[in-house]
Amino acid sequence: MGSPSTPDQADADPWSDLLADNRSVLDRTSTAERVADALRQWIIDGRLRPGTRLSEHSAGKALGVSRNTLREAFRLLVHERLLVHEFHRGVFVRVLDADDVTDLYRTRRLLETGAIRAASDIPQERLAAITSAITAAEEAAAKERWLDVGTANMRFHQAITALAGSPRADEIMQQLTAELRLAFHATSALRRFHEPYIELNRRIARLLADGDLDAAAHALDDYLTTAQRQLLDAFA
Amino acid sequence: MGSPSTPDQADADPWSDLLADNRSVLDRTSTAERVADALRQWIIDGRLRPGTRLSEHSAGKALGVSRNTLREAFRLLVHERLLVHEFHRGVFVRVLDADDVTDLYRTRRLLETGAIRAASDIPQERLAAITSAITAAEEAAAKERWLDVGTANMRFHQAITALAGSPRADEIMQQLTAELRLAFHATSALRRFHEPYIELNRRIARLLADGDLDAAAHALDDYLTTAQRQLLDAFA
DNA sequence: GGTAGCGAGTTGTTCAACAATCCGACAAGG
DNA sequence: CCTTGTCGGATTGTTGAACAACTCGCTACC
Repeated sequence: MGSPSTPDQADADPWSDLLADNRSVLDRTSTAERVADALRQWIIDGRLRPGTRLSEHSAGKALGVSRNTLREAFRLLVHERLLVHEFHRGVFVRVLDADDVTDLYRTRRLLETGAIRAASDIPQERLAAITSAITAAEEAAAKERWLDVGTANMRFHQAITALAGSPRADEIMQQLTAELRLAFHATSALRRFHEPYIELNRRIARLLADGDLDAAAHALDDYLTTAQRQLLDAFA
Repeated sequence: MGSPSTPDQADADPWSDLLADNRSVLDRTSTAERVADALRQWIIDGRLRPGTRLSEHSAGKALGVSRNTLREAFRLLVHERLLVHEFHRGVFVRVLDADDVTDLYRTRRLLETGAIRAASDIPQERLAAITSAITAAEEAAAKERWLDVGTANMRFHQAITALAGSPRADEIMQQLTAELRLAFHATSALRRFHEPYIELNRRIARLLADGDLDAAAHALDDYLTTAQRQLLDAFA
């Protein structure tokens, strides 16, 4: 049980790694989870607009699952704040208000700048993940695919958060970015919302590569402040 | 829609406050949520030990709810990481390992020290919430009620997090503390685990009251480091 | 004009059934 | 003795139907 030192078998079994990989394949997700995945994707893609009501009957028929299973999926997304559930009235795609946007940026600032400050030395791979997200954003911008620019931009911020090396922080950040998508769709008019930030991201990455964490944290803080203001302006 | 200035009605309606209170009573929560609340309480109380299997049939019979409703409650708690769900095998009370404890403290450090640094000026009420938690811990310690000391200690850290003024950060912190309870129960032997920290909390509160945020953040950081190490030692 | 009540439609919850899967037991074979 | 194949009971996954509880728009009435 303690240290894995069985006598006749080498410690580094070649197939014990396979086991870990196959587990994710074998571990079939439940129907409710797959339904939740589909709905989540539709929401962050903007196919399901904020405020849309999801009736159990029609949604269940459309997805080919029973009401009970669908309700389980709804619960998951309500917990992620992508749907709101009003008792005896149904579930709706969440509509963010100004307070929500403010709080989302507040929490992001906490996580992202904290992650930068907590990263004493930055491994090469994590820096690579950051710059990779930036170049993806640049390429998408060159093709004027603004939705993809937004996606790449999110990936940049998730890579920043990953500097903390915390699975829980990563998951929290993932939920926050999903929630933010709701706000982006609310301000559908400005497709070029993300563009000006690519250069700022590049600069932050350079500061990180130079090891100037404090400057990077400050730059990110400024970034978030202006982005928040811009998003709030679009709400009025 | 904008500012609430309806002409013929005074802004501060006396019954508008009643509305907010009654809402929590009228807005009956769903059965699944109440079941989840009960299970959550049992878990953080330690009545349901980590590793315990919760069979749908017996648990449903014990709580007097149907299997479907119970499954909805399970989903919620799985999402909160208090239960783990293994496909076709059932749900179990989560068993934390050393990595989990490390990550929990990492995330807490991010949130709590970040909240302190983000708090430019501390409102009186928030400082009061912090000191109130400390005195509660002291009183519980005087009565040697160590479980209550732990609860009050959690409330102290939640009050620290509340300095950020972010509902989302508060909710995240609440989940993290609930998850940490699982670790405390794993180290059931040391009931006096919480006691030495009361004085440290008091010192942090003093630093906050003096407005020395940086020193408070550093003290809290040290606190978390030693607490983490002590908990990890108890795991071996 | 306001209001009380009706009724259709939706959600909340339970129940029963069946398919898919896990787990322990037991037997056969090396 | 250990491994492997097989079987059957028990549990979970998912569905569909049923009924209670509730919301909301409509209508009739004062």
